[in-house]
Amino acid sequence: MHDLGLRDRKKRRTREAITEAAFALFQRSGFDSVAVADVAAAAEVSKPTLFAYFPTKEDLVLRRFLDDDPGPAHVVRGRPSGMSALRALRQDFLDRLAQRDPLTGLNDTPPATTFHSLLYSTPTLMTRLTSYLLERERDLAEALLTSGGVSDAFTARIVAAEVFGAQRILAEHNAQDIRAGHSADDTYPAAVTRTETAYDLLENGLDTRAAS
Amino acid sequence: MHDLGLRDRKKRRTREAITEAAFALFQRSGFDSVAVADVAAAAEVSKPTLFAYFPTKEDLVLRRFLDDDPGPAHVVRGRPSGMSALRALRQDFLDRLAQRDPLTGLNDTPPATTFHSLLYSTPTLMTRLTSYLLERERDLAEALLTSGGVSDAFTARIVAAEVFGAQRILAEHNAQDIRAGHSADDTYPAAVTRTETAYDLLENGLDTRAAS
DNA sequence: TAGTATGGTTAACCAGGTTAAGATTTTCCT
DNA sequence: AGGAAAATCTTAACCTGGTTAACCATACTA
Repeated sequence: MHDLGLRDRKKRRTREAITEAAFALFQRSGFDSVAVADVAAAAEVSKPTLFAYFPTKEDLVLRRFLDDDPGPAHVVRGRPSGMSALRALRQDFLDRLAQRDPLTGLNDTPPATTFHSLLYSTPTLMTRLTSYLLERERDLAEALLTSGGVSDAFTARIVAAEVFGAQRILAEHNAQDIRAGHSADDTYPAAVTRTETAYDLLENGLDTRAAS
Repeated sequence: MHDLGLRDRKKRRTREAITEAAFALFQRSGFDSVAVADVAAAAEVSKPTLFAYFPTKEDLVLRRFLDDDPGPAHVVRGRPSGMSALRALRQDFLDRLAQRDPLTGLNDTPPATTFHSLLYSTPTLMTRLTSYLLERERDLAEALLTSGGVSDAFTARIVAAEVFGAQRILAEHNAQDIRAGHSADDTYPAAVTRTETAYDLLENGLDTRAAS
């Protein structure tokens, strides 16, 4: 009758203990200054157990926010008929801004802020995040192709790369505003404007000027 | 009178010995199966010396091809007056295709082919390459801003991200064709077409279709 | 030719990550 | 309820990428 057995409940608790210990330590001393052995000790777990839950040190930080993100491929596949893929992605990003999704950068509450400050101050975290995004970019390309958003595989890959490029810059810009001290509510209008600008550029063309 | 002293000549020889040893070993056994200690031994150099020349194991492979690449920022700054930044970048990529620049993926001669097969079969190499590209993307954004290609910093970052996104997909596609057994000369026309397509999408807009 | 900087070597170390063996605990079946 | 089977955890040792310190050798410079 129980949804989760005792075993799975324990696993969930251990996992949470590890991420909590990790975030606490990383926030205090910085990502690089904390050894995974310290995290394991703080979570009262052995080192191999920690690595059974999280494949790398970086995942201690990233998985917490990436795990429950369905990703843009899901958005494209689930878009209402009659809507273009690019429109659906734009709308999805705007929705996530409104919801203060940490992955848009526009979130000023503690777990997300430490996430971002760790992220943008630790190259290896940025790097690992980028790997994840590249995976999802491939998923998006496939979704574009199979759900009829685009004519051929090459165009699908290009479009997917452009969308991820834009979202990356948008998120970075938002997070930067938050880290500069602005509240999420105050930045929201500007964030929306930037999103519209970015997607307008994608839809209508970049149009750079001539040299002086 | 001598351009390089004996000391510098020795340094150049040591550096070359290291990269050559690295490429030979990596090509035979794969990047991950070879320890840097093996490379050092094969190059008849100690491990700390190796790391004095190359900051990481990945750089043993990447620096060889990245070192002499001026990067897109240079292209934008040096473009003829009257030409848009995007046009200059498109033309530069086409020029590099014609020259069979390994960084375009369109090169089927031994040092470049092993470079690509290592790259696309070794996630950590891809990852490190991406870090390099992100640096240059920032440079490009700055060049776009200061050389008047674009109106504001935000747009500059977006455009830079889009350009790098496109070039990454183009290079990957070309390298894939080469690895599939096609010669560079045979693939060249298709590579040109893809380049034009990609830059047309950037200039004129992506225009994805509605859902079915 | 003497002194100094530079680049090299050895040896030891650190941190991330893995592996094998054995102990412990939940589950599940009868 | 009892006990075999399966899953999880621990310990201890190991591997590899990368760094540090102390010391040696060689090229440059006065």
